[in-house]
Amino acid sequence: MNSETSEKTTAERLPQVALELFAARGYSGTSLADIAGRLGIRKPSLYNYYSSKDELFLDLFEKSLDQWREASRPALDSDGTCAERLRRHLDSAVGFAVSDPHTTALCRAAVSQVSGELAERVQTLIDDHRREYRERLRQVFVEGMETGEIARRPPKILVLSWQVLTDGILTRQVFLPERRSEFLEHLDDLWQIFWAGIASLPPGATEQ
Amino acid sequence: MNSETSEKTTAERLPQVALELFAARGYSGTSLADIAGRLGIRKPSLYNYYSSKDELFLDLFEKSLDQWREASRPALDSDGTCAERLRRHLDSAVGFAVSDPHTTALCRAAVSQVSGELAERVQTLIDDHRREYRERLRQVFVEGMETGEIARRPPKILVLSWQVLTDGILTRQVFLPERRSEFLEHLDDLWQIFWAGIASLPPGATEQ
DNA sequence: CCTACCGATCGGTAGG
DNA sequence: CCTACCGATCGGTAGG
Repeated sequence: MNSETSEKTTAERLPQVALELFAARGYSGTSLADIAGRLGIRKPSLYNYYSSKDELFLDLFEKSLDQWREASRPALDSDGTCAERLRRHLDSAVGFAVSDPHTTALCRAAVSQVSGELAERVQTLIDDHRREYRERLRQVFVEGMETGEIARRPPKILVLSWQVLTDGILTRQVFLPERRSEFLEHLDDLWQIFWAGIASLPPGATEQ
Repeated sequence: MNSETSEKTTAERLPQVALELFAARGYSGTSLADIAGRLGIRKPSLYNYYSSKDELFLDLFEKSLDQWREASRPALDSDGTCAERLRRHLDSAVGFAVSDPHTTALCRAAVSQVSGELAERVQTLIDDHRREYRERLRQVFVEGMETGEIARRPPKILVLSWQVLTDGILTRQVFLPERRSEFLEHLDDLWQIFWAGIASLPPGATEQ
């Protein structure tokens, strides 16, 4: 047992190294030789850990979705008002994207850069993930409307607007990583604008 | 002269075909043989039109940025209130992304999938484009604050919130093209929420 | 616009 | 975890 040493095994480094490369250069832009090179081993040795490039990528993507869920979901299930829960959820989502940019970038690569059978398997994972997330969001908004915290609107609209907000923030995180501090600094302003829009009555509605 | 026939020349079809492939499969995911195959010619014949894969991609990207600018910019320069101009701008931006999804997707691929010298040249084009766009947006918001149409806030925040809104919408357009109708249908709802948030007073401000 | 071809690299296998 | 190797494909060139 050499668990008392601080050195990581190749098995531990492989997913981390591969994640970084896929995130930075995309699926086709990353070769198995690149990955092996960074690990200090030869390409064929990778097949002791994964049976193909596709399996490696898919495993990383699956883990990425799980990490995303674990990082951002608890805030939605927490106690407090609808606003408090959504605000915490936004914090954890952006915090995760900032602290783990490779994982976020890999998810982007997965939905836009793969094709063939791999694309179908990726799509299945995404569809499940999105369905679950959309449903949970919907519940939170419905609760907010029932307690009178936010104006009554079709839940679909509220969910859509939330997804636009977070997609917009995370997209800029991925594409403009050098502006990371800008977001942490101005996240509360963005939230205030969004929440004021959400809480306000839609044009056709009548005040109670 | 055969301009009376409806058949397009290879020179005309090449950029269109290459754009579609780069948009769908990404930079590394698209080979010159793929492009030539779709055109019904052999790979080396492409070099009669472009000197390299990078030049082809960069030319398409430059054209895409120009088209984007031409499609969305006039609304910002048009007459009317700040709200009217921004609303028209949103319409033209989303309209362009819907009618020309390949162009939008190519811009995404350009910022996330290329490396080396090509990446530097892409970055220069993007930086110029963004600087110009950000400055124009800022002007529009400042005008809106001066006429009292929107609450006073640092212009930086307003520009950022706008970019988050449009990035969020366009990202979903690119990644979920099958939901295109959802956006055209609910665009006005998203606008109403955003505008209510923008027009409302920030928490610390005092009513005049 | 073509054929013929280049060296380099791709994902992956055989066999140890 | 390695060497040696596979057929296929990559971007690109020579020469017409």
